[in-house]
Amino acid sequence: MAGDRPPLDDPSCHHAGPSPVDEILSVEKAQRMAEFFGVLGDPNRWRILSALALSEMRVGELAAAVAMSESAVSHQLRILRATRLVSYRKQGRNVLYCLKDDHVFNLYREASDHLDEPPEE
Amino acid sequence: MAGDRPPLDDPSCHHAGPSPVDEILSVEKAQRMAEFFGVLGDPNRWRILSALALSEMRVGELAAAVAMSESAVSHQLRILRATRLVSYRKQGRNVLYCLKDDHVFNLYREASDHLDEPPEE
DNA sequence: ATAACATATGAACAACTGTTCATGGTTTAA
DNA sequence: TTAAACCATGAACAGTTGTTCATATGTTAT
Repeated sequence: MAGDRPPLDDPSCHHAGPSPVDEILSVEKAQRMAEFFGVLGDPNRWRILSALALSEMRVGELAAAVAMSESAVSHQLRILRATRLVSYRKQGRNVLYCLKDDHVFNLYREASDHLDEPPEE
Repeated sequence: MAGDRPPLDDPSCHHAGPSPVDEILSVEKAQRMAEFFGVLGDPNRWRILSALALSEMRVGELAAAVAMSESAVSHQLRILRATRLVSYRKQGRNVLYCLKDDHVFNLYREASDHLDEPPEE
């Protein structure tokens, strides 16, 4: 595709480690990726996730912690459950939510690193 | 917040490594996170990124590779540039795009791992 | 200069997303 | 058994997003 181009030791074109991608993503795979990252594309969901990173919480506590209506929080939790980003357990009439695993931590760190990088030009 | 709860050695509630978050994300920080991940929340942008993971490409080549109009690709590249996910260099009337760094690789791997995990229940 | 090529951009419209509001289902307490 | 507390869900509406279409800018070739 681009094998017949003038020799380029382009400093802005990083190709350090081996790419995990060996061909263009299929539309299906791209769709799944997009759906997952789209869930992380909402500020209130990040606030909810960060609250759960501190401790498990009931829906009402969460709503108070992030200053949202309980309904709105519940709707978002439904999405976070479907994406398996949070886990929950029922205790009587309460439902305790918590983070499912630490994938979200790694994603947070990676994004933070990227955002903290200098504009460079 | 949740310190006075029955002893819970909840297996579904992971708290392995230290959390990178020590308080609920501010709305500003949450907003920046969401904007970044929102960019990764589109399937066509993932196809473009995966194409650029293979080799640097001109806009026209990209458009052909991912089967989109050149205009649509250009619009998306604008967003990917603003997010510093891609880099570019002009060569005459052509513009060669490539991935800026390998943060996107790590994010891809992390997401893939998460998506490949068993439903668990 | 003129034409053809390569890419970028603005406006507009359809599709999607997240909230609010109203309601329903469970569980505890009186 | 009522009533209250806690949470979930459906509909609807506003705001956002991504594409297409038309047009503009800049570059190479004739």
